[in-house]
Amino acid sequence: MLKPLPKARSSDLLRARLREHGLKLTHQRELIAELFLSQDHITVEELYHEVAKNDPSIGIITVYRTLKLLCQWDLAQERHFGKGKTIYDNVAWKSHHDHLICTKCGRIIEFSNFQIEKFQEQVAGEHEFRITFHKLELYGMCKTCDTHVGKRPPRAHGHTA
Amino acid sequence: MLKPLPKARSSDLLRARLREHGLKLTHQRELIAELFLSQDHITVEELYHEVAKNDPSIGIITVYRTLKLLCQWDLAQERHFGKGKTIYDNVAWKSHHDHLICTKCGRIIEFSNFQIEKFQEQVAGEHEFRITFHKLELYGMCKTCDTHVGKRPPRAHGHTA
DNA sequence: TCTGAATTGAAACGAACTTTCAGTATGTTG
DNA sequence: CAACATACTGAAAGTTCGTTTCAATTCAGA
Repeated sequence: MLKPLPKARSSDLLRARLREHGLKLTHQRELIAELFLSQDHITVEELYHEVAKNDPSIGIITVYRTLKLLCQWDLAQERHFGKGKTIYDNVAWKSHHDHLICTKCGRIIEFSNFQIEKFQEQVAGEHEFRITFHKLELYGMCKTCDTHVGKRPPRAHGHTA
Repeated sequence: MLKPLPKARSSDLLRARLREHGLKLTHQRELIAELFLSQDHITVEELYHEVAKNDPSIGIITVYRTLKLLCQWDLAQERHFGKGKTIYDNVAWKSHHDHLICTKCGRIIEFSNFQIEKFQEQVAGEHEFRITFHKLELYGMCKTCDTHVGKRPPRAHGHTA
């Protein structure tokens, strides 16, 4: 489920940030951060379950707190699709991007488009507004779900990846 | 605070929808809908306070329920800017639009831009995705707040209007 | 006016966090 | 390496925003 991505580097990143802020490196933080930084996006609940596989003694409270720290350091970003749970985006090695969200299977595709951002700036200019960040979410159906409409629902295909 | 907009028409709209669905016209629904339909966007809390000015006996629960009905009938739309309270958009006489949100004073400006929507379709096509709806939110500072950065904060200027 | 179904308000409930607090782990200093 | 000041942790209680339950009330058609 979780990709074996930059392992050494993710713990380096964590250590560096902790040191910068005079915070302590605990094994809880180490585990939570490593698991978080080796995937794309995840909810607190999901991450908590992953963490529990390795160390069931860690509470979900600590997962909340650690994710909040990662957000402060721009290693994570909160997302609120619809009104449900918060999704935390791993942005440690990624630049800004927007999302396509399949309303049927929950699949999330990341993209970025220069033209769109250009016109956003234009709109902002027309309203004498200075943009600091933006969110663009395109909801609809991915190809797999779309071709299965009315038929038997497709088998799960990458809900979280 | 609340604009004296289409009054007769808003109650007609309500009556029509209630009748269509075999629901009853209560004075609570009438008041809540009229107040809601005479402004642009509002939170449950705010609308509840407006309602209370006219009839303090109406509970916030009924405001929740009535807004939910209006949403079902496409007279209102839920918005979730950031993680805070839900904002209900009056869309009774409006077509789709997106938002500029001032992170300082909370002011919300509506806009729509054909070019952006065109490129959204292009992106979707590239990912074999069929868009059913989208959300675009541009966060930043409105002119008033921007020119007051570092100085005394500006007086309130249209937070909700 | 009668009557049954829809509606209402209060209160309990629920989900998703957040805060509080006493015990514990960490890293630094000597 | 031991001591110590602090940061950190988990559990439980508390918030916030919203939903469900339920007895009492209101509405609208006959």
